Amino acid sequence: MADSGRPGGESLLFLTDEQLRRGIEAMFFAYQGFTADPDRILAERGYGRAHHRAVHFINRRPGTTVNALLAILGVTKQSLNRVLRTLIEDGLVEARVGTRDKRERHLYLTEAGAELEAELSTAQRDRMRSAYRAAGPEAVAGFRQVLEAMMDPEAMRRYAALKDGGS
Amino acid sequence: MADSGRPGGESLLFLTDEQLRRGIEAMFFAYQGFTADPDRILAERGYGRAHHRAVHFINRRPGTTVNALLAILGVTKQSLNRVLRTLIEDGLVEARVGTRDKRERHLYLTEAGAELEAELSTAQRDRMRSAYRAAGPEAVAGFRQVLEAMMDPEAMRRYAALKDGGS
DNA sequence: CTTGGAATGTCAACAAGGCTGACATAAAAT
DNA sequence: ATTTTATGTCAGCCTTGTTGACATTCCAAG
Repeated sequence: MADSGRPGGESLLFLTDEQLRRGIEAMFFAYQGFTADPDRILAERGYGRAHHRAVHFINRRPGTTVNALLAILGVTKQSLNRVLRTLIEDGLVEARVGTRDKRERHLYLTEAGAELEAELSTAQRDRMRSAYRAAGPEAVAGFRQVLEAMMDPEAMRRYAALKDGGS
Repeated sequence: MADSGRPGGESLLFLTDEQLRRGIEAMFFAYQGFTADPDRILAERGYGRAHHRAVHFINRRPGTTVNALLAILGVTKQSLNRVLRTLIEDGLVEARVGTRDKRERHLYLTEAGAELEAELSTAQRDRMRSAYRAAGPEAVAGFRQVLEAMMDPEAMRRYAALKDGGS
């Protein structure tokens, strides 16, 4: 409505509502695909996406505390705690009481936890890899640029911190 | 591990596990941003993402049947029905008995429903638009290509059907 | 040293929204 | 007349989000 019939207007992009809507729907359906393989693996073991996220980020930053994990995931500590409890009970995650600060719990994957992580990670990377290969290298760069521009500023910060292992 | 130190190997892309992992994490954080604005609007009214999806696709294909909506959303009828019931009770959606086939319920947004849809849609398009503008036209093309390659074949079909208004 | 607050994490209870299974009804198809 | 299809409903389960209450630990101010 606002952009009707303006070939070279104020911006370089000709963004109709229809185009934007397609982008929105593509995001919706792609995310379904993105989570489909892990969801299957998790369901076999009686886990859900929350377990996946916890295992993923513990693998990414071994020894991280519950609080740090909360900040990354953006959920309440109570919600995360439930997931962590089952993972610890099932022997996939180990929580070590902090030496300097005994209030903190430092989280590590056990061997079994690392196995699950690898299984999930491999499945998801395989799909990401074929999508990348199908789309080509330039598309990959664009993909990442748009995703980063779509993040909330705080999420962007968390994402960047993971990139360069910043503590 | 498998791709180590191979500048121009079998494929055009140099895809390290690390690069793929960043793509995975970008997808995760971007999806949080993607749903953040609608989630806020919905929460004010006591709705959730399920209501958003229903309203979105009813708006997209007015007169669609319950069954068709189920196929698009990929949920069970019980789950969708709960959401539809509240939307109908609240006067956002109207379900008309089919004329040709009286078993079918054709779904339409009421004026109030269209208002909510517009509010959600505008918020989400605004974010998509700024992401597109920030990333540039070539990035947008790549973004869409990768997303489409990431979909499940069935999701891809549903997406394509929405694109070209195929009945 | 004691006391009070802040930080960290746990337990309990509730709600949303997925799921399955069973069943009812109306209408279409055979 | 019988079967299949489309839809709705009830009951119950699970995951995963929420808030509230509470325990533990640390630290700093008195």
